[in-house]
Amino acid sequence: MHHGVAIGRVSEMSGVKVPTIRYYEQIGLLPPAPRTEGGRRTYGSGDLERITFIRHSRELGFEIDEIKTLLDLQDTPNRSCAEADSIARSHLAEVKKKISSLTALQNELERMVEGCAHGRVETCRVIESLADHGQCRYHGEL
Amino acid sequence: MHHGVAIGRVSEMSGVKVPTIRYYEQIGLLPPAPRTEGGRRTYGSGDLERITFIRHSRELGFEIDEIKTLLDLQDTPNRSCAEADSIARSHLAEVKKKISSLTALQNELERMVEGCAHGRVETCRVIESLADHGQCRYHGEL
DNA sequence: CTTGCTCCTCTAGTCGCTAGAGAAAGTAGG
DNA sequence: CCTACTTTCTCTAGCGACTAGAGGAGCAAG
Repeated sequence: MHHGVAIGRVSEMSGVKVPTIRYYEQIGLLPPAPRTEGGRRTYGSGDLERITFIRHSRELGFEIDEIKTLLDLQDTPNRSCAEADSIARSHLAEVKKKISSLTALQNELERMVEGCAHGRVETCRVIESLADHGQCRYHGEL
Repeated sequence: MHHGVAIGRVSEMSGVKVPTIRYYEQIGLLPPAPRTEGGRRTYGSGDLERITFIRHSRELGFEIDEIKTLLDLQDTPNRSCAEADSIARSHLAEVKKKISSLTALQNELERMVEGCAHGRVETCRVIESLADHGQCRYHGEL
């Protein structure tokens, strides 16, 4: 009978690297995979789904702890999804903050490189901007 | 005579925490500060400028290695600022990429929370979106 | 049977700090 | 001068989310 696929195959299919999958198992994000006689991990389609879920969540910038909660929710579907909603919402708020912060940063950097006359460092706008916080329009975080 | 101010004072003035300043010295981003008889670090106005430069650069998202290069440039002003310009430019490119990636992410998250009917997890749009990468419009990195 | 690939465990390193322990130095008040 | 308090010192270890490497074993094809 065929029990499942090897870790390398799951890695290919999910796009998550082999050591990362093992790491996820180690920190309890994945259940311990059943092993072959020789001691190798085997995975089924449920595992692939779970790993894909994790990957997608990571790509979207969720932290491991948040993903743990999300996975717990997924495992017990007969519950209100208010928690998942609130996690996503607060994450969205963070993303919005990050975007506005980065946009301000972008403007500042553009000002810097536009002002550079490509001469000596002495008169370089880039260096100057970095040295003098006062003239900077960017005062965000991140 | 007065040699300079203490680390706590510099920390206040620069907005960089005390252990972080010591850390910067440790990794060679700051020169070893001269010490008092009792062995405490003392700083002058040049140091304050340098630390402020570092802080500003970090706020703008430059990495320590980039800041090292930038500081080296600043120390030898009689040189072309092409390098500083190129660092800033490539950093700007990264920031732009990040912004567009995060904007796509924002849209995806908005789709997720808007679709949530606040019912059971079974039918939760948020969980569903995360489980199924196929229906996701977001395929960026970060 | 041998070659070459995948897989195993384990430890240590990455980045940019941050936290804590325990001791010594400096400062203000009595 | 003594005490109490604050600041600073060094040192080690921890964070998150991996990544890299050593050294060894399993396994499939020729």
